[in-house]
Amino acid sequence: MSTLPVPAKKAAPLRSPKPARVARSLQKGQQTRAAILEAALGLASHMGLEGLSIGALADVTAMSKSGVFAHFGSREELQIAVVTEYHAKFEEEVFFTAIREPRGLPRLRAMFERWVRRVSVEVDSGCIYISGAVEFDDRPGPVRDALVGMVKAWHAALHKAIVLSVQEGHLRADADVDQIVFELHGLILSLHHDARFMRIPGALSRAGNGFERTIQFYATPLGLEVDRSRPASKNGAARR
Amino acid sequence: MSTLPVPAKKAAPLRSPKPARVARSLQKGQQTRAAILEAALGLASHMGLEGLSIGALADVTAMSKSGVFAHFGSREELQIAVVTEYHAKFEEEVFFTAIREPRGLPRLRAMFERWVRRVSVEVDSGCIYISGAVEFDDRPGPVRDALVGMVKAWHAALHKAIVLSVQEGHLRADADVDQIVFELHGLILSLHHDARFMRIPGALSRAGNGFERTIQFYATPLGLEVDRSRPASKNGAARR
DNA sequence: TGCAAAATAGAACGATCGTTCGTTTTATTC
DNA sequence: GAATAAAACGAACGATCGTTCTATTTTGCA
Repeated sequence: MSTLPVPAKKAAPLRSPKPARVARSLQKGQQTRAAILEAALGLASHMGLEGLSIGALADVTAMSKSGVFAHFGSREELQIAVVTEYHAKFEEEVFFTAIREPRGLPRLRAMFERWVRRVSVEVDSGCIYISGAVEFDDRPGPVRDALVGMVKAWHAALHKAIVLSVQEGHLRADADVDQIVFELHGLILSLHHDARFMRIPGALSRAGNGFERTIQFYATPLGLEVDRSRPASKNGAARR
Repeated sequence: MSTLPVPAKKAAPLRSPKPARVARSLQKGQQTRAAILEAALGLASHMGLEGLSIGALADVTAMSKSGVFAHFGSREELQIAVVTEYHAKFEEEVFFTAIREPRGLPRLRAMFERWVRRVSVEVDSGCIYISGAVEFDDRPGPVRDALVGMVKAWHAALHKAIVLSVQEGHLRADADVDQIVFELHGLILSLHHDARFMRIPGALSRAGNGFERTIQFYATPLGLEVDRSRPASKNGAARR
């Protein structure tokens, strides 16, 4: 519960098939492996998981191709490692900091805001969840499975936060939870599309506006209408 | 006005640089070119514009690589031809049929519904706009320019339909038009993501629900609240 | 300090990619 | 049907890809 219940493929998949002696301190190897992984994460953010090549990775890390290769055993396992690493960073930056907020709407809002921030930290650093979803939507295999599992885990976390918001009385009792997840994810996807592909400057505040408007809709108690006389652009206007 | 004002790169870019004699009837060449293009469209829907290879295209069309190649001059021009062809089909299936509906909300709703249908006609046929946006969001060049131009054209068409809805009194006078475009596009992107990548069955009705809810919000006259006591899932009820 | 194991380098492989070139087949026109 | 242009082929090129293999360097431990 404290961590997203991803299908959990051993956070650190040791490469050696038969460790004759139990390697205890494992220093240099895992150290450069981590450095390679970080470089791979940066490369994959730019060129996608499919655009990530071992040769380019060797250039960036000033190593030989075979040196890089040996740390992962195959390109596919490298891609899985990148996805797993991205998930860990996402968990850390978005989930673990938002979970500290009080349950209900504050926590949900924190999750969305940090999600937005994560998707658009740098103009030129794409979201691997999103690019991976497009690259692997028609390509079965372990990489796709890993991606789906992680997105499902994040969806489940959102689902839970919304349910708690209902229980706290911040959202309507009959609110369609999965529908809200669907719409919030759509706002993020639209943000990613407009900001990164279309280079539209106002996309960031659009996502915030959309969130507030959606919440406002589902927050209204049955038969009791809230004042919506202000234009929707008002409340989220000041942001950037 | 009758057609989406895309940057318009001559619908049929004749390959020959200097046609000594004006080829009048041009039969066989353009015919097989069209056949190749259709096959390329199908391939690109599955594997993306970057996954589209001339070798695979030659296999599908039972031609030689060089035979296929000669019709386009370069891979990049082939990609542009595919994007242009996709745009023409999109225009035909979505825009031209929806524009016949009466201006205002009926037309906007028709545009969205046909958009949804287009994105999820076949389970295994992705949208080239969406996959292209991810593949080329960090890769400048004529292919990216073509994609951006076409999406902009579609956004402009949506913008206009929404403005007309405001003028017809179907939407609030102070509705943020670009915000609505942003949110509707988000619903489509979420649909594509959930249906094609996550394989979630209920995604199609989710998009419809989201549209009705969004319209309902922006349709409300200032200070005059509509009855929202029914759950939002009512109108698109036949989910699944 | 010496030795075994881990880590890295380097070269080469087969495959595939887009592209070029010269030839041959097919289509069009007189 | 012959002349001419368009279309398609087939082979090859250079580049890059992931991967394998062996040799060399570096590291960790007794």
